Amino acid sequence: MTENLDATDWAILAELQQDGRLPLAELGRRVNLSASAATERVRRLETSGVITGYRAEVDLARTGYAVLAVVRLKYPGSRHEPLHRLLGERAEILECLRVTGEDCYLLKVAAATMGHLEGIVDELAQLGSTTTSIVYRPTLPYRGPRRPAQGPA
Amino acid sequence: MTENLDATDWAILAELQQDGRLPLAELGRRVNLSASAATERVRRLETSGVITGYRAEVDLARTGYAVLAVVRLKYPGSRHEPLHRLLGERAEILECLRVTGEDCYLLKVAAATMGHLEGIVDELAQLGSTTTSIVYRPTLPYRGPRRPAQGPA
DNA sequence: CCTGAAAATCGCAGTCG
DNA sequence: CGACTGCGATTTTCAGG
Repeated sequence: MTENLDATDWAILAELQQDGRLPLAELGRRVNLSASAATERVRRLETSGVITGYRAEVDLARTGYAVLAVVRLKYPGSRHEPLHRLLGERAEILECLRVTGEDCYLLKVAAATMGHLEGIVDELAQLGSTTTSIVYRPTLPYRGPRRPAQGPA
Repeated sequence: MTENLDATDWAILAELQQDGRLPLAELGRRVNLSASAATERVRRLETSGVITGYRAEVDLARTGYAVLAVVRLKYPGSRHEPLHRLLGERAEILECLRVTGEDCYLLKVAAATMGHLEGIVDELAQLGSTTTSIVYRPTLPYRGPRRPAQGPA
């Protein structure tokens, strides 16, 4: 499950996490590789599943989603099926993590207004008990995994 | 703060969120625009702050981070400064949301092992009381904002 | 927003260490 | 086996309509 990544692989991951559209030739320059070698490396990272895709990052507020909330969902027994149905229907649910502990799921929800959020939380509340927190702001810009200090050379 | 996005803009955002490396010429084909018009649209979305960047998505497990956890942090008064210091030092903290409610912050933490996670939680516990949940798995693949049903034509 | 050109890049050969 | 070179196709970019 865990690939062996050398320092160059980590450098490539760092560059592509910072700018996913970086041309492969420029990427090669930055990590001291020829364009074809860089291409080969990137392709290996993609096919081995280390890089799972490339995404444009979109500002929620500027696209009309002024409210971001975290909803914790707890319910007895297994109401998984109706939850999955909701995930398919409500595009406002951006993230859904199944977690250990008192709660079953942790959801990240984007809404246009507080009223909009209220409607979504109402739907979730039909499945179990919810605890909703509004996000003031994301404190960190963005971060993916980086090379561990004790990693291989 | 909120930009006016038409159907074409939303189509572009959908494509680029699904594949951030999509060539602009191909993007134009998919949304029925010439390459130059598509480029112009994308550039407008970038400069207006709707698109904040492009990121390669990296698989945590395959890069040696087998454990993903959510840590809720609560503390009295304002211990913001030491937390920000920790955010700068510990790259394992991938996300940090300041939220309303009983907890102050919600953190997403990636660790190599349970022991590794324990060390990070210990550091966080010096700031206040923590509640840690291990993530079984992300239930949703990925999602960014999409065009609302009641959006403009 | 489209057309059409030059410049850069991408992708795939074949080749070397 | 991993990395470098060369060539054709595609893309990018910028002019003008």
